[in-house]
Amino acid sequence: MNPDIDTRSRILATAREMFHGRSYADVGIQEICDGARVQKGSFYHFFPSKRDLAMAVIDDMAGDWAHGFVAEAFDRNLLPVERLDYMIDAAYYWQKAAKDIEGRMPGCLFGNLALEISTRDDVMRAKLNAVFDKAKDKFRITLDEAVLARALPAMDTEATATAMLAYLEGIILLAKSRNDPDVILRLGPAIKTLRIELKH
Amino acid sequence: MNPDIDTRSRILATAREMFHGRSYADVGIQEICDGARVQKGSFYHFFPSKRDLAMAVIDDMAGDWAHGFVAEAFDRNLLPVERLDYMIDAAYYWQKAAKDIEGRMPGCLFGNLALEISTRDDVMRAKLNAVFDKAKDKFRITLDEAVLARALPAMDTEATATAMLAYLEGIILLAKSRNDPDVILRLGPAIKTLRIELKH
DNA sequence: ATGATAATAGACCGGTCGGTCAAGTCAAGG
DNA sequence: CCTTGACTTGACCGACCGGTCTATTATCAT
Repeated sequence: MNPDIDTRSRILATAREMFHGRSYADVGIQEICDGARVQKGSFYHFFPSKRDLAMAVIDDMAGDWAHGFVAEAFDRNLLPVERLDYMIDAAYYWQKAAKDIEGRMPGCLFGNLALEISTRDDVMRAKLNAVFDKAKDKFRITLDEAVLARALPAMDTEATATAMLAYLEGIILLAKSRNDPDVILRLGPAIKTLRIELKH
Repeated sequence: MNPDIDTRSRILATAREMFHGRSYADVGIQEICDGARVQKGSFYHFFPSKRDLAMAVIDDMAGDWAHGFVAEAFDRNLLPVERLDYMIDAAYYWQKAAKDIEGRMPGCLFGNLALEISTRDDVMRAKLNAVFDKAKDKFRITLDEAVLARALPAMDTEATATAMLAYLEGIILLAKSRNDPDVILRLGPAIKTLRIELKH
């Protein structure tokens, strides 16, 4: 195993977990180094700054996310409605598992970072927007398909997809605040009731 | 004018603005003191710790909020649907005004703080939950009234009200990430399409 | 006027922050 | 064997963190 990649990915994984469970500002580089069993010098060999590390963490998580349960949820073999249900379920089980282990619901890393730093760092904000955009597109494609198959009436699929993403982030926010993953289960299914009409 | 209250409220107002526009961790006490033209000794005369200040800020904002546009939006003389529209409009204009002045959308202070600290401070988390609960109750009362007047079909008003609050927080989150208040205007009206049926 | 108390001033504390740097280890290529 | 360059080590930096402390000033009831 290449020790370069190993060290780098160890830093990345540790930082990701810590940023997700706490916050960007609350986690120090020394703490990340301790957690990853790495010295400061090695850290700065791989990452020019804490900020660059955070951006790498976003990329890393976005990659895992896109190839993980988002890919599963938006499987084209599933019916559109099933995809939405799958997405909600996946969010629930993920948060539930995290809470069972850590005792706390970490929420959505992207949402957390967006609220913490988007007023101070336009580059990271743009990065997070790209992630949100990708997720929105998954919703939109699903809706387009459903409309085309006459499973749903005509609507503004772009706006409705964005609304669904917002709702998903909103229920995760509220669930995190209550530290109760069940909130996702109870509120989640209503994502299917959201609809924004085409403007005419 | 009583100098006690004046100093205290100056600290409070400065901290509130800074916490809202940036984050809890990113704003230091020295910076707050400078902004409020107060010395550190005075600060610690009025607030035992930064954490206590933050809790006072939450109370302060919650008070202004409840007696301000939330009270206006949920005016019982308005039709239920009008109240929801008013709430969305108010959120939009507030964020728009803030962006026009500061260049950045601060988002919702409660949502921001909830995501930043609810994994680390259960007392503050409870305080934020209380604020969210009050907002949810405003929605629920509105829905109950609408259902009673046969303006809306029977539904789980408690769950739907929570869903509406989540959606509101979600669109503010997304709008903040895009630094674009218009997102609130475009997605907001769909809050009226949310519905969670009574379980039977 | 005096004594008690509230408020202000600002130096100071240990600790931690993100980040730098010189010195060294080590494996691959010539 | 020697050089090169990626990687690691850990001491070190100034700045700033939240918070403490002593001294001083302003306010007020007696």
